[in-house]
Amino acid sequence: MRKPCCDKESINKGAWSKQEDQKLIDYIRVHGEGCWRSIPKAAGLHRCGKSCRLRWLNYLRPDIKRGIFAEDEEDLIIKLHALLGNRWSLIAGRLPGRTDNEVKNYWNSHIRRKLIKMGIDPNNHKPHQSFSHPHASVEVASTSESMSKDQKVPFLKKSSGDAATDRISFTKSLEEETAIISSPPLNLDLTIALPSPMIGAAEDKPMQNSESAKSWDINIDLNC
DNA sequence: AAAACAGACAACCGCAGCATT
DNA sequence: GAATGCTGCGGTTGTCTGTTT
Repeated sequence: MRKPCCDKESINKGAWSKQEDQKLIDYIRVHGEGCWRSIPKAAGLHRCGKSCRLRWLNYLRPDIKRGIFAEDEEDLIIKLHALLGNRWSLIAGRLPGRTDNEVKNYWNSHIRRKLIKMGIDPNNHKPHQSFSHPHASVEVASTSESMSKDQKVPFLKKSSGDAATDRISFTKSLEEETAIISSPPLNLDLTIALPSPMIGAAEDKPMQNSESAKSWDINIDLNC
């Protein structure tokens, strides 16, 4: 049996106090991120390492952008969701200063509702059967509900090792395969490619960890 | 003014994937 | 190759706040 990630008896739960926040900020300023399991003890916090990580990533990080989402950010979330499904971390990665939790919450509380009101099923970005939206007539090929985790974005998983083939342009296929999901219809150009340092290293070394594998360049041109 | 309700957001939980032993 | 440990992700829940009745 695996040990629990922390001693549940002696850890705090719930909202973070100002003092706890400050302790965590001070510690990470000096020692940097990483080794979350040891951070609570080292920083003098009675918190689970996971909780520290979440608090830092979603709230305390200095580069976090807070406040309401701009219209173009919302558009981008909708388009990326149509393409990637509920891959919040990937989506958030394309929105500077936004966290996956924030994007997920915004989706669930705002965008979902909005799409439903427009007569669009937020799960598959298709028009509801009972309601046909004039601009939501194209089907999305790869969305979350109908596919397994691996099937959702197969092009993100596989690397041929060839930089030229790994930089895939979806410009044409996107027009064919993905939905035009908002009104008025948008022309969406999207490119997904290995991040530049990976291209050179791809032939020699496998990826070091799952996160590096997820750090793909996704370039999107929105021609509205 | 108070209760009920809805929306927004922070935080927790369980699981999966990868690395290490 | 199996067992274990750590990290990150996505789903879900809890709580706070604002609005309506």
